[in-house]
Formats: sequence, C-alpha cells, structure tokens
Amino acid sequence: MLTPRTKLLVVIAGPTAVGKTSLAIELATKLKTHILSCDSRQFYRELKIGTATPSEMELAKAPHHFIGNLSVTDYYNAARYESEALALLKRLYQEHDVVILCGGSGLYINALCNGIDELPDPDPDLRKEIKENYLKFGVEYLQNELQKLDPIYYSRVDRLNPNRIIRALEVAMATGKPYSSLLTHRAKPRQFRIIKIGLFRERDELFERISQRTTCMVTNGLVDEVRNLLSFRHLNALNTVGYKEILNYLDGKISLEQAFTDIRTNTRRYAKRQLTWFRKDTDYQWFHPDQQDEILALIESSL
RNA sequence: GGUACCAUAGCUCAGCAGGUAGAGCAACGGACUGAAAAUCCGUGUGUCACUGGUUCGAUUCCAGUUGGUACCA
Repeated sequence: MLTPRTKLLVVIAGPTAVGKTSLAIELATKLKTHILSCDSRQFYRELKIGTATPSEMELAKAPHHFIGNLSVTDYYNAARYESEALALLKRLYQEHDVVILCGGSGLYINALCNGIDELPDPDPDLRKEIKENYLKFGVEYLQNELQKLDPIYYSRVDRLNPNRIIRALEVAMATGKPYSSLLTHRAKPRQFRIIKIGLFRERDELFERISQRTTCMVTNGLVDEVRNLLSFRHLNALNTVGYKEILNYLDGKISLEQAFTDIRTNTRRYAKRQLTWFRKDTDYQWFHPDQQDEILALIESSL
C-alpha cells in the first residue's frame, strides 16, 4: 500500500550576504520547483539595490515569490506573510513535492513554520496615541500602563524596549485582554514537513562579502535609489540598513564615505542579530554554501 | 646626524605625585509573536613597545634600544 507522499518545505536561512540567493536558485533548478522569498525588505519593489534583491537574470532562473510584491506604502506584517505563504504553498504543492523557502527574516520564517498567534493588527490611531504619550512622559509611562493592564507580561518583558511595550499595550487596549493571555507559545500543525538548513561562513569571510556587496550597491546606484524615495522616508520600509545611512548623507549630516562605512558596520550588526536568532533554533542543520551536493543529498533523502 | 615629543584594548586616547589600568568607537554575547534589515539588553577582550636599573613593589621614576612624529641640520 502506498502512503501519500508528504510535502516538504526546505528552509534556506542564514545571515545576510552569506550566499542564500544563489544556492536557493541552484537547488530550485535541480529540484524543478519554486522559491518563496522570506526577506522583510525584498518585498518592497522600490527597494532593490539596497536590499540586494536578486537580479532579473537570477529571477529568471527559477520561479520566485514574495519579491517586489509590495510597495513601500503598503502595510505588512509577519501574520499576513504567514497566511499568504500558506495559501501559496497549498497551490504549489499540487504540482511539487518540495518548495524552497529562502530568506533571513527570522520572525517571518517562524510565522510560516510555526504559526503566529491570532492577534489584532495595530490600530494606527491607537498606536499613535500611545506613542505620543511615550514621547511626552517617557518609558515610565509605558511601564506603568503595562503594569496595570498586563502584570504578567510586565514581569518578563524587556522594560526598556518601547516597541515591545507599545505593542502589548495596543493589543490589551484593543481586546480588553492582557497581551500575555493571547500568546500561546504553541506551534501550529502544518500539512508539510520542514527541514531547516542554515548557511554559515567564517566571520572574516562574511564581513568581506558584506564589504564587497556594499561597494557593489554604491556602484549600482544606491544613492539615486534613495534619492528617488525621499518622499517616503518616514515609512517603516525605509527604516532599513543601506537607506538610513544614505539619508543621513543626503541630509548633509555625514560624508558619502562615512555613509558607506556605516552601511558596512550596520550590515555586520544585522548579520550578527540574524545569527543569534537562527542559532537558538536547534532544528537548523548548518552547511557552508559551497556544500551544495551535501545539501541536495539531504533534501533528496527526505523526500 | 642633532634636539624635542610620543609609544597603554582592534582604533582614537585618558590615567597612575610607584600598589599590574579605563573611556568613546569598533567587536563580542543575548532577547525577540502584526515595526523584525525593526527595537532593546549585557560584556573590557590588555606582555601598559623592548632590555636593564632604582625599589618591598615599576605601566608610572632613570638609562639604553627600537619604532613613530615634529623641528633643526
């Protein structure tokens, strides 16, 4: 008796500039399948150069999804990604046994693999109001409100992180329930199996690649890309490594040379945070990006 | 060649009237549930250039050596 073949999601994750894109394309070509990008900034079609979005040539080699699918003016979040990616996977699995998820946004990868709790999207007016009070009365205001509305979360949250508390407050105010009571910390069941592959390079090697990629972005016209986005500078999508620094330059706050240096530094820090995130997920099996054959063998043995 | 000054963390530099040292930046570690390339927390990582001398004790004082900078030749 034949058992139905279970579908497989291959997660290719790792720090920025490690070489995820080209490996994913190679794998997708060999497995004749699609790539779901999971990069919270490559969603935005206006952010191309500074986010190292795959080139037209690369995109042509394998079907990609979630690249340039949004405008910087669109609102988006990890929960939406979860439902959209799940819906897309359902379709793709009708014709493919394996699909590749490729990206460096840990929260979004988790949202797809484990699910994210059902919480309300932020109400912009409410968020604005809380934020104004925060700016007026400081983080103590946030802490006091949280202690009243959700003492449990208050006891364990990082109380100096305004974003965390603002989110907890807006959920508590919108639902009338403590934020902590809505978090299940339970993984949602999935109709497919998942293998997680982490890509790793020595720090020196990674930093060298970051440095070279930054030089490349500049040559490819990053400054012009940012200049064309000046009217969108207040949007969250522009709060991104590569864009913030060039904005500082265009504002005359720093030299162009300094902006490049800052991009390199901030990209290294971003890579470090990504590594911290992925390291704690013990499901990852780590490979050097050159170990394509080993990775392919692992995937095929899982099919 | 002479004179002066300098040599302390990856970098820029404090400091010690003698009791083995500390800031900023960088770096490193961590947190993370609708902002996540975001946001936030933590950590000094050192042959105090080298070799001697004085001293109970030298990174600190003295001499020499090496390297650097400036000026004079």
